[in-house]
Amino acid sequence: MFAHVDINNCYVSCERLFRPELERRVVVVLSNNDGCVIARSNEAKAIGIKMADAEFIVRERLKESNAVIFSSNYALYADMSARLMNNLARYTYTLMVYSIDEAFMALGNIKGIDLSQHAATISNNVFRDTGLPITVGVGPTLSLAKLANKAAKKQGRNFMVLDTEEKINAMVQTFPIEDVWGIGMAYYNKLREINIQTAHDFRSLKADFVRKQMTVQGWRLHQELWGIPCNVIKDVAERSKGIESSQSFNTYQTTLEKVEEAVAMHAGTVALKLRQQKSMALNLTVYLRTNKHNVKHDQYYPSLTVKIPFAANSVHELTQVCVQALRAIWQPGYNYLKTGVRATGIIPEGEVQNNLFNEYDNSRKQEISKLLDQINDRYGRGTLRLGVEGFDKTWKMKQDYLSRQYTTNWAEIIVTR
DNA sequence: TCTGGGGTCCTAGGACCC
DNA sequence: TCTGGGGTCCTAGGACCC
Repeated sequence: MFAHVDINNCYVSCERLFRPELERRVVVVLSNNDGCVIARSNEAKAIGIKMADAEFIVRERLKESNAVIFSSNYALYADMSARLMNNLARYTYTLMVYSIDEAFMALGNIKGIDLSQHAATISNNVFRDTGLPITVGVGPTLSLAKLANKAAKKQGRNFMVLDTEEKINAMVQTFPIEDVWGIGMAYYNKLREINIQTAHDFRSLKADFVRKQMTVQGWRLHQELWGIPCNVIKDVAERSKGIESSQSFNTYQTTLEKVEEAVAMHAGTVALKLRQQKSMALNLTVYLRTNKHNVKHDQYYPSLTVKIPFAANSVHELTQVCVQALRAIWQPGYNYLKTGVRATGIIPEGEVQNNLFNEYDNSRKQEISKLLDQINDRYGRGTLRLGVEGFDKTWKMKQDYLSRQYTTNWAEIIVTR
């Protein structure tokens, strides 16, 4: 059996923990750039605020409800997430961290254990020890554990156990297909056409029909809903396969110079992440985007992937390659909204292959990067950086409602206490 | 006027190999 | 009338997740 655990209204709960007077009020957290709503208190859900609603569309309604609005504060959420995961690790031998606010836990095959009591204990203890409200769903596959979690929330409970065929059968009967893990808009529309409305309807489809229509992933989901495990629970996070840094501009950009600054910053961020996880990259992709929502603008979505001859993770190398790639795809005359840098072909630092004809020596760049990291660790991100990143950063994102860094910044911690 | 920023996995099809 | 049959690797794009 497996448990799926997540934090209820995660980002809102993190903010409320340090502002307890916000209980029972409409609270929302906005995405980067304060663009759209990505977390809602139950009160916000009750007045009809939807996930990913654009801020400017719900602005009036939020105002009328005397809502409290926050910009995303990832330093705070990441720290609270670490506290949750440390706590959960006490209750399992295998903890799979699935996202910032979710984890799967192996519960084993122990006869006689009262799963309901166990789930309730986890939920209550985590709340007592971290202040975070969580929900626990238990089932024989990861998909059913996830489904149990969602079902618990719908019933206003903090845990649910689906440990018998009868309970599973009863639950899938009414469970909406669009709420099933792995069913997004495209599959939902497809399934609706053939009148599939519940998880039970989907289960009743023939397995090879599902395989044909929804690839092997749909087939695995189908199996899991019948209680046959296809997803494996894994302990340690594997090395990521891609590392990306990207961001929308706060206003349209039309000059190469400004976009170069942004690309250089993203290249620096990706290089830092690579070094932090002791990896190097062989491929770098730079892309540009215009605003797809603006039908009056000409659209342009170029991207270029560059294979570099030797794996790299220094800010110099990445920035140089990425800025060159940007110049190659740059076309004047468009209103650019977003740019990003992605590294793929990621290999461990220690396993970098030397080319037979390799006269290339990057030891100096490595030393410079190390020094850069040390200085920035001590004096703060961006204290030392390449000049090409620019100084005024006029394209930087909007964060009008940012809360304090209660748990990660010493000055704030003292104020909070 | 204003609509996020990360990730994952899978498939089809092209390029290339012998 | 005839036009091979395997492979591998890579990439773009689509689908999904939070």
